[in-house]
Amino acid sequence: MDIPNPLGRRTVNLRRQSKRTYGKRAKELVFLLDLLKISGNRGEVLSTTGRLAGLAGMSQQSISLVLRSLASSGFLAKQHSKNGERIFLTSKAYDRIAQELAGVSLPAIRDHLERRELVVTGTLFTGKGEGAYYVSQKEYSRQMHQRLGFVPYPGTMNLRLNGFEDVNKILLLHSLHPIKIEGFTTHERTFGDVFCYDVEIAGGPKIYLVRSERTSYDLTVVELISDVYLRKALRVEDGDTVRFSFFV
Amino acid sequence: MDIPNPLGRRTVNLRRQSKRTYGKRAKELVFLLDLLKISGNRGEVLSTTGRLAGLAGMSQQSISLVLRSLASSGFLAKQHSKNGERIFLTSKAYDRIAQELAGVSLPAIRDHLERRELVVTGTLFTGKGEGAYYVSQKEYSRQMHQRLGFVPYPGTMNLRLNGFEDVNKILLLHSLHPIKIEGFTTHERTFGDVFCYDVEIAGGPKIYLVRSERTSYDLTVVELISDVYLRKALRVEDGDTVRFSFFV
DNA sequence: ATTACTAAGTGACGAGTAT
DNA sequence: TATACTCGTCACTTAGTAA
Repeated sequence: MDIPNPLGRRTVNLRRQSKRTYGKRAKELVFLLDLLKISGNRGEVLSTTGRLAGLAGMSQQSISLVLRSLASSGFLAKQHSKNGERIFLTSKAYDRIAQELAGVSLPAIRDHLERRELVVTGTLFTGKGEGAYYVSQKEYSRQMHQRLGFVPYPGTMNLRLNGFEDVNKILLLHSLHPIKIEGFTTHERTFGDVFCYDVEIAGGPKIYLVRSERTSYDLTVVELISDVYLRKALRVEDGDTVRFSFFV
Repeated sequence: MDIPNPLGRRTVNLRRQSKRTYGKRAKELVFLLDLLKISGNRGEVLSTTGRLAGLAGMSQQSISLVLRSLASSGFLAKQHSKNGERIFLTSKAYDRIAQELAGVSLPAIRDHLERRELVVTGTLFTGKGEGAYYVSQKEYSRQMHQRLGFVPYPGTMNLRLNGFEDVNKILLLHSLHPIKIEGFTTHERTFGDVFCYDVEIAGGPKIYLVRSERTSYDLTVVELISDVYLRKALRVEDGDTVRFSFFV
């Protein structure tokens, strides 16, 4: 009791946990957010560590490490399957995200947005021909002619996005002014709504990014349409990098 | 033209920018978010690097570095003043945040929240007596008696939060079920609404966290009230660490 | 008081490789 | 194929100190 701690403090300068905590917290949070986003807010992702590595711009080893670390912290559950891992966000992950995002006001952010061009980069690949099937539907084609100003070439150009930042930009695009093509029903089946977004390729023909309401959601893939055969017009082939842009 | 690149790719495996990009992106984003949050979404913070260091759990030097790096990337503007720096988020920062948050659905997150206890840690300090002034107002006191079940001791216990994570938790608390104490007007001045949040201290008396609608917003400080003199009841003094909790 | 530079320590990252 | 381990490297952090 004599000569107590000179400042009368019980806990002096309570040093935060360990070192490098902030970077760790940040990486954890952003990774969880990225997973949530590419899952389309469903909180369930089926992917390989290699693929995630590509998106994150990290090595496969590091992704493996990150996933295991997040899993052991209880933020996610993994299920090993032969072609990748199935990853589930736990409610602890949602808690974490909710905590971090609690104080940010989305409207306040929107108020400060500047109009500017966002550039997205993707790698061209050949899809399963679904795009062509859809775009060829007379009713879609008719409405597109009316709303977009051209009859679409019967096929879409598929790009696989190269990083989470590109995925983010696409998600931002999704939140913007789409041109809605109404779904319809034939005697065979029902076709859902399709959303078209005004994007552009420097020096290329007029294009739109199309997104089907109910496509088997892979948010890391985008489809572009035009009135011409884009691969030819742009002289690109599978594996080539294609850049397009839009304004926020 | 002969023997072209074997895979027919123009850009093979487009390696992401440089190394360690992800961690950097994450830290940048989270730091911007943290600044936005402690500014109460105003995008303007007046603080010293040392104080931010405390909140972030990093050294003063690192904060200095981070701030300069963010400034040179155009995410924020700094104004040096004799007692700290005034930091402004630029619209580029808002763009960045908007981009990252574009694809996350807040309702989807809330759906997955688990009910659990959040513990907040703060350091006791002596305020300017404003809390006492407010709580002593008859009208506040009367309403508190009615709504909270006790007549508040004429004084508040001020805690300075020790880290961004605690700030986040408080912001989450703010988004919850407050008990609203109506503002009123005397012949002298107008008193704004006050919000009370149900929190608890293990082994201590019933307490509420109070937040004035119009307090000179320092989100890193919280005020607690009870019907007794809390410093005595809890046997704590300036500089001591106090822990309280609430349920999400 | 502040913020910022330098130098040194260490923890994160990825290449190689095992499974 | 897939994920995960080892280990050398280097980028980030901080202590010390200058401004």
